Amino acid sequence: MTSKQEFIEKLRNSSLRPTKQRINICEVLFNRDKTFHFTINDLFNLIIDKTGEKVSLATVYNTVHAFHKKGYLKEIPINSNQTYFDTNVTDHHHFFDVKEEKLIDIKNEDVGPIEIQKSIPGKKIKSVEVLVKLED
Amino acid sequence: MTSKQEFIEKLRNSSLRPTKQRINICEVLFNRDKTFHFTINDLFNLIIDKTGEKVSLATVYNTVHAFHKKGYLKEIPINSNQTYFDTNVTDHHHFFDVKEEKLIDIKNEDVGPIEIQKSIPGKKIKSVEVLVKLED
DNA sequence: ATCTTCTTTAGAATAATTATAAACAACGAA
DNA sequence: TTCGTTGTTTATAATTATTCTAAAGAAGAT
Ligand SMILES: [Mn+2]
Ligand SMILES: [Mn+2]
Ligand SMILES: [Zn+2]
Ligand SMILES: [Zn+2]
Repeated sequence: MTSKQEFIEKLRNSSLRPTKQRINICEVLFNRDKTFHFTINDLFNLIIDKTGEKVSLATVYNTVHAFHKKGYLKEIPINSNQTYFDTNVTDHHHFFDVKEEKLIDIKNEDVGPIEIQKSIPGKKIKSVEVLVKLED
Repeated sequence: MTSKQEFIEKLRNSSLRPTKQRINICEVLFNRDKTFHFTINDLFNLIIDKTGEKVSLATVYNTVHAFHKKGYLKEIPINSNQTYFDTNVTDHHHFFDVKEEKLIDIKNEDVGPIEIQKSIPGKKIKSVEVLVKLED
């Protein structure tokens, strides 16, 4: 059980005032055991389901982007009509079940070090992510 | 120099009749030495530039999707407001220069075998792709 | 309590993609 | 070739995720 104080801290660190709406967003995002992969729309519906309170879609978008910018959320690179985010901000990789449209974590140690034997002058590596598409 | 007959063959294989518009699309897509990474909008503008003839956006979308379905084009998984495609349909990976919004190929042998030490029951691996984000 | 600054929200705007349906072109049989 | 059929192009509308706007409301400081 994550405490409300932690949510307030996360919000403050993201330069956001701790409002009722934003705390509700945090409840759904961070009060969990396992990693959470979601689209904005998933999140929006879950907030209503879990907290019983309404939040505007704009607030969800704004808050998610602030958390993403601060590093409390990760954006997962897949082609979909909606953007996927992840509460697991550690270095890791993903399965994407194409049929179910669902993401599954792959721990870094389950892939092993990835050595990129090529470099681009003047550029440095920001991230290395593996996406494994799954089919039946 | 790729021949027009090859374009016609590609179109037929994709269950498309070889029309003037589609041949023009093929000219821009396949008449090249190096791999070509593009968005639909890139392609649309290049067709007008290179062939001097107009094509409707809908035709570009439809033709690209048919080629993609047939396997003549690859879709590159990155989060962008536009979808990126690739004429290199071999197994390979990418740098993505975030600032320039440009994709660069990484040959398979420049990454080495990627061993996924995890599996999902009832699912098999369809593809494994590495995306390396670059910054200055 | 009051003032200032930030926030929420409904609704409008934007932009990529997809759908529609009428005019048009490719094809194959006669 | 001509004709009939089937597939195609295109302008335009529809859809949909995301962002913007501006007015009303809440938080924080003094
Ligand atoms: Mn973002
Ligand atoms: Mn596609
Ligand atoms: Zn994850
Ligand atoms: Zn490529």
